[in-house]
Amino acid sequence: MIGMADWDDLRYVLETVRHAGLSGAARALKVNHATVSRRIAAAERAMGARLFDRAPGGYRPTDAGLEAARAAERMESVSHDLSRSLSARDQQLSGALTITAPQLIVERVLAPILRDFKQQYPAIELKMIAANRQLNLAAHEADVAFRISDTPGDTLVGRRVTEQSAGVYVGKEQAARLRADPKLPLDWIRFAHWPGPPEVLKEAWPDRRITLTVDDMYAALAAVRANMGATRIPCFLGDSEPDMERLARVPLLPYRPIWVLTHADLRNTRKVTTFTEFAATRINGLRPLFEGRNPSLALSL
Amino acid sequence: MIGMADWDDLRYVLETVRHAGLSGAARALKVNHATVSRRIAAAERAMGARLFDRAPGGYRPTDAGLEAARAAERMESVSHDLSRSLSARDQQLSGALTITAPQLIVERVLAPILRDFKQQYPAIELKMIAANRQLNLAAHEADVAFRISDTPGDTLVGRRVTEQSAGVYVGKEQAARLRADPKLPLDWIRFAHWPGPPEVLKEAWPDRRITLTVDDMYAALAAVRANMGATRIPCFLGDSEPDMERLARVPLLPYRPIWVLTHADLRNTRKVTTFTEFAATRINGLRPLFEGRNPSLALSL
DNA sequence: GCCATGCCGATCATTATCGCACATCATATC
DNA sequence: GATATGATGTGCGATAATGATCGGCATGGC
Repeated sequence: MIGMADWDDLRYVLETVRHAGLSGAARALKVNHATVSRRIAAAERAMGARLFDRAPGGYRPTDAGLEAARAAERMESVSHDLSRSLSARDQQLSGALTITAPQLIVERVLAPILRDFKQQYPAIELKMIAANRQLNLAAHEADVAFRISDTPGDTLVGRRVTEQSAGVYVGKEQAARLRADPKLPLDWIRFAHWPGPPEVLKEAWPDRRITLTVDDMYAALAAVRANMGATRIPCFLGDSEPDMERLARVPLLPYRPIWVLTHADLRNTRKVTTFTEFAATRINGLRPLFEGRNPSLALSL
Repeated sequence: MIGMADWDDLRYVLETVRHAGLSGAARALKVNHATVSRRIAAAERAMGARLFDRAPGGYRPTDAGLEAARAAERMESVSHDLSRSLSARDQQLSGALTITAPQLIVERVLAPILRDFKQQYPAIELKMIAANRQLNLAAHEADVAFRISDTPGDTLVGRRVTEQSAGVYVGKEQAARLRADPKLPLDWIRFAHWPGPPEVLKEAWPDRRITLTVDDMYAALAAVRANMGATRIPCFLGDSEPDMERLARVPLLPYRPIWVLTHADLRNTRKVTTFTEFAATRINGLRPLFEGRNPSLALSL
């Protein structure tokens, strides 16, 4: 046989191409960079071809390296297919079930739901990945994902578990100051990579100034809580914060709905459907909260 | 990530499925059977599924195991594609070149040709696999194959390097006995899995008896040399044996031609075309020998 | 111009993996 | 029923792979 000795070496080649270097690949593979270097050397020996140009500041793949990486990608996709397919085969209500959701959804909404699910199905080992990064369900990084989105992608299947509304919220103290002196300008907390304040705000609060730019909802919440200003926040969050309230004279704003999604391969597995049904039912019970129609529900969270 | 930790484990699963047991897989992979056992255990742990039923006398794959093996087959095919593709990229007249041919072709025909090729292209590291088994060129077990066949398979490309004829040969001593007493019956050496003596033999030698059945050309040659009888042998072999001669009053018989073949991916690589041209030219010079038209050529081998 | 940062190569101690040898079990054969 | 054969499981020592660390060399910011 002429060729690969160890298929796993191709993973090292692939990650090194993807990260254009040993260090990045090493981090992705959770190994020491020396190991990546050795495995690549082994692959080059086995295939009898240079796969990378050792350039200063990184590895640049040769044509042969790119070809090897393409093959590795195909193998990776086979491996992912297998992984999902084996999961789909497992129709027991036991074993691992990996969920991912945006951090705030986990903290404010999912935590009690997961607790109750675990109580009802103790044999299922829940793993929760709270991340703002969108995990790759095709790569089987998770079985189920919660997403806040209008268009949750065409490769996944799932359903809207609820519509959402947002409001403009402001710290209690700040709200009191604004009530005392309606002439005060409105301090606005801007989201980076986001259009400015909503149009409807201009009518009630024509005079505004930006006090802070944030790129993260946690930072925005903290800033509002610290009375630095007002900003647009989904109702389920704003209404569950005791230190803030809706800004006067501002209507509810539309917000992206919440989806629960899974890969098509897993849509009919018992574990996944059991979980998604359970979570969807519970979240459905909170619809008024998400749609901003019943702030008091927030207390029950 | 849920799934495979080490792609190479899938090779172990695949070979274990193919050989229906640890021992066979271990031989195929050239490792200890304990290693196969451990890698399979690791794969089962990683995938969270039993892949084999440990049955007495072997491993029987579960459904999940079969599915893993199917995935492994796809990965294997990707690996083979890559291997050939990287070889095809190499247009140097150096590095490895693996040839396979039936043992007798190697011994009687190819040996001097390879010697001269090596002398002319010393940078090419020739590897010769003399095997009666037909190696899998798609799996890149070799770059070039010599085959004796009417139909060398549709997936490979190549050319007939020569037609062949066969003769009926008999040991010199036996031949003398037959000449002395034309009434003697003809001892015939039969090939297993092969039709009996050729029809044309009946005219000249109506009285025959089978003395031995063999399944291998080497065994047949030895038997003829030991004067156990006559049999059908390709001319290039029979005419190069000093201890045997063609049986009187028997015409030449048709025989399957010799092909030199390669995988389509490799057909345009310099190393492969250089070699096949070289070998084809040399073998073409021996055409009279292969076609039984000039027995004296055999001496020059 | 200097320092900080990140990347790669090399060396060495540590760890994990593998092969070997032996035990066990099942099957086939006489 | 006894023996031989071939297969899998297990413990231990040798070996090969890995991780940690340091040094050299670039690049980019102050």
